[in-house]
This record gives sequence, C-alpha cells and structure tokens, in this order.
Amino acid sequence: MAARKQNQSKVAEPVEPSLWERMERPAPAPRASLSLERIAAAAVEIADEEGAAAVTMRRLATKLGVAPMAAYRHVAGKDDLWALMIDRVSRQLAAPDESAGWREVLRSFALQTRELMLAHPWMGSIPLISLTPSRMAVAEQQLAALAACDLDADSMMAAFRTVNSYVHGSTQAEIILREYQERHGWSGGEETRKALAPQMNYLMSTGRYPAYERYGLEAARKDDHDWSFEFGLDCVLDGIAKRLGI
Amino acid sequence: MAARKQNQSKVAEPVEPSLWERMERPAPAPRASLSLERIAAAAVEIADEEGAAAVTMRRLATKLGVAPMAAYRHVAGKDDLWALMIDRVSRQLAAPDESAGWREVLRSFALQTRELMLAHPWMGSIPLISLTPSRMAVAEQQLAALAACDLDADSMMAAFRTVNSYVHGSTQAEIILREYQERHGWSGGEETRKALAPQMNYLMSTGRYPAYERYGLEAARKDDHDWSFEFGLDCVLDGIAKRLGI
DNA sequence: ATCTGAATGAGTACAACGTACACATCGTTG
DNA sequence: CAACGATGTGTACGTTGTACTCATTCAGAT
Repeated sequence: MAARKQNQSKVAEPVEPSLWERMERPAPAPRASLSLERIAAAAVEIADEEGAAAVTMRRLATKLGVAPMAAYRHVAGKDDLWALMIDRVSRQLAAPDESAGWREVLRSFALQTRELMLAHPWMGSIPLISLTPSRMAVAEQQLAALAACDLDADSMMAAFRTVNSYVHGSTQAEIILREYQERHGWSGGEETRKALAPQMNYLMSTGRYPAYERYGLEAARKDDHDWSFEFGLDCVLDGIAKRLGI
Repeated sequence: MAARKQNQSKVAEPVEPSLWERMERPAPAPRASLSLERIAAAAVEIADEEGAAAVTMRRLATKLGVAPMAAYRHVAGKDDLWALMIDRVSRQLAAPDESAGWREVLRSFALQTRELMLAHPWMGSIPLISLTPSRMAVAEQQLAALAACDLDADSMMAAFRTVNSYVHGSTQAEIILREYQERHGWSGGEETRKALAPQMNYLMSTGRYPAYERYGLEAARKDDHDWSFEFGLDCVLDGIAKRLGI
C-alpha cells in the first residue's frame, strides 16, 4: 500500500508501460471543465426535459461528459445541487418598475413565481429551503415594497409570508394535477373528466358528496387555472390590505 | 434455465431434505396476517418516528414481521402506500358542530390540518394527489359550508382552494424549517439565529437587504408560528368574505 | 527550467432501494 | 379430499447516493 509511494521518479519502471497504456486511454482530460455554473445549467436542463427524478448524479455526469463522481468536487451532495438549480432559475424573477406600490409588487412576483414553477415543474417536488442569493433578492424586494407602508416588522413579514405561502401551495397543487394527468396520458381537463367519469359517478351515487356534485354539474370555469389562481391571489391581497389598513 | 421446470412433483428429491430445513425455518406463518389497515398503521408509525425517508418496503416488512415482498399483495407500490397513509391520518379531521358558519368551518379545518401536518411532518414531503375517502369527506364538508352562502359553483370551489392552498403552503414551509433545524441540532428559533449569525451578519453587511435587516432588529414575534399562521389565515378569510360578499 | 502541493477528475466499491418473478403454503369450496 | 385462489417467502436485478483511493493537471515558488 504505502510501498507504492516509495517509487522514485528518475529510475521508475524499466519497461515503460505507460505509453501504450496512455494511447488506449480516452484523453488526458482538459482541466477545470466543471464549474458550478455548468453543473447548475446541466441539472436544470435534465430536470426540465425529463423531470426531477431524472436528475441523478450519474445522469448529470453523463450530460457533462465527466465521470460519475466528478461533480462531488463542486457540490457537497444532492441537496447542494437542488439549491443551485433553484437559485439559477430564480434569477429571472424581476420586480416591476420602481414606482409600483406594495400590491403591484407582490402581485407581480406572485404571477411570475407561478409561471416559473409551471415552466420548471420540478420546483414543486424539491425541498426548497435555501437562502440562495436570488431568492434572498426576491424576498428583499417584496419586503421593501411592504416596508414603504409604515408597517411594523412583524406585520411586514407576515404579509410577505402569507402571499408566498398561497402562491406555493396553489401552484404546487396545479403541478401535481398536471403530472397526474400526464402520467395517465390525459391531455386536458375534459379528457381527464371523461376518464375519471366511472369512479366519479360511483362516488356521486353514494349521495355523500352533494356539494361536490353540484360543482361537477354547474361549474363553468373548471379548467381555468389562471382565473382560479388570480381569484385566490386577489383574495389574499384584499385580506392583507384590510387587516393592515394599507 | 427452463430445465428446472421439468421437475415433477411426485418423485422429487429422494433424500427428504425438507424436514431439518423446515425446523430451521422460523414458522409456517399464520395466514391473513396482513391487511391494508395493518399496513397503513405500520407505515404511519415508521414515518412518525423516523421520517418519511425511513418508510421503505423493507423497513415496513420488518415492522410487520413479514418478508420484504409481502406487502405487494395488498398495495401496488409505494404510491399506494402513501395514499393509504394520508387517508389514515386524515380520518381524524372533524367538522365543528353543525350550526357553524362557513368561516368557522374553514377556519377550524385549517387549524386542524396544520396541527395534523405538524404532527405528521412526512405529509409535507409526499406527493398528495389522492381522492382518498377521508380527504373527499373533508372537502365535502368545507364545500357544503360555502354552498350555504348562495355562491355559484366556481366561486365556491375557488374559495375552498384558496384557503387550502394557503394552509398547505404555509405549513409546508413551517415543516421544512423545523426539519432544517432538527438536522442541525438547533432546538429553537433563538438557537438557530445564533448559529446562523455569522452568515447573516455577512449578508447584512453587504447592505443589499435593508428590509430584511430591519426585520431582524425590530421584529418581536419571530418565533410565534401560531400567530403567523393565523394572521395569514384570517387575511385569506377576510379576503374571501369581501370578494364574495359573504 | 524544475519541483511541489493543491485542485480536479477517474475509477472502484458498497449498501440500500423498489420491485419483478418463481415458489411454497394456507383456507375454502366443490 | 382434491384442487384452486389468495397470501407470504426467497432470490435476484438494476439503479441510486456517495465514500474512498488514485491519477493528472495547473500555478507558483525555487
């Protein structure tokens, strides 16, 4: 084991075994080929194209043209990778112009966040802790918009949290529904309802779900997720305005 | 390969290899030891005690005193198991008494749901699709409470979704924070802040997060998650009441 | 010009996972 | 009592995250 270390450079091996051996080896590998930027970009690309579950360290290494363990020199593990991915896509969230009031700012970020999550559905199935730089920046902009209303610090943070909790909860539900539909190959709401009709009919025939049944029969905006999201968002903003008197 | 199949039953092995072999084997196994109820209970117990990640088919089998593959006779796979677990714990959600108005009903279920999720934090890290029976029942009770206000079907469902999106988003964030703290061995908010102080100080010294900094200095209810949750909840309910005129 | 130590990547290895498949055993029903 | 369907056992395979060791390259000091 340690004996190998004893090898002196000058004398070395008498038969020169390395030449042909090296010729066989693919390439001497250019260095510094990896970087956090490149790793994040590749991981996001994989997740976008093949889903969150496809982001494995091996798949990532393949995409980067690198050995399975190489990325571990740059990230501590899978968790670091998620944080990196979240931070990268979150960079594209931008505040409306400076003159915007608190409500416009929060509303704009809410709509953008939903769009972002729908564009990168893997964001819904990730443990997003992360005080990543871009997420901190977004939070600061929202808090600053609220701070302009002369709120105490606790109310400011509570309002911020309320909106963002709603946005995440709502969008996550939407993503889960979409993935469920995709997994079964149902393209739209109509098709989904058709496929689920037998089970639904059975459930409704029990008479235990009259309110649900009325929704099934009377609702006109069953597939209008934009409307549904904005309805809830405006409720939340109304409620904050009323409760804080702003 | 296929040759083994040729074995006829009658002649079999001449040396009677099974007697001592059987003596070694634990027991002939009493039948029908498994049931969906028992499986669900065991899985919930594991998840409660050791976290969602500890719920593996093998760990489950061990707890049930059964071979690793046994549970597959009852559930199609991991997804079925999650649904079973969610349904089981959701059974304990109960409506307030019948005279309660829509707001009381929604508020009560919101508080209960948060308690339930905090008591079973694995609920936050699970793909909860699931039209499970108990979840359907809870939804119906909330919808019925709203339906009593003469709302159109779309508004009824939108209000329902708004509240529940907030509840899930908010509680999930709380769970993530808790798990983050536990992972680092920080017991409370104060201890967490102390441990994070160096990074925080650095971030604040950049001057990029003034609103955040003010929160850190001035806030008085930083660790009062109950207050924070109820503040948001009441905002949401206020907003719904205003927007729907109920 | 050469040497050296720190970065970085390659390679091998392992335990644990979900689950497919073939087999053994039980309770039930004709 | 014989045969069958339901249920539990056992073995096996491919994939995962990641620990560990070794090889190569680059930068800077000599």
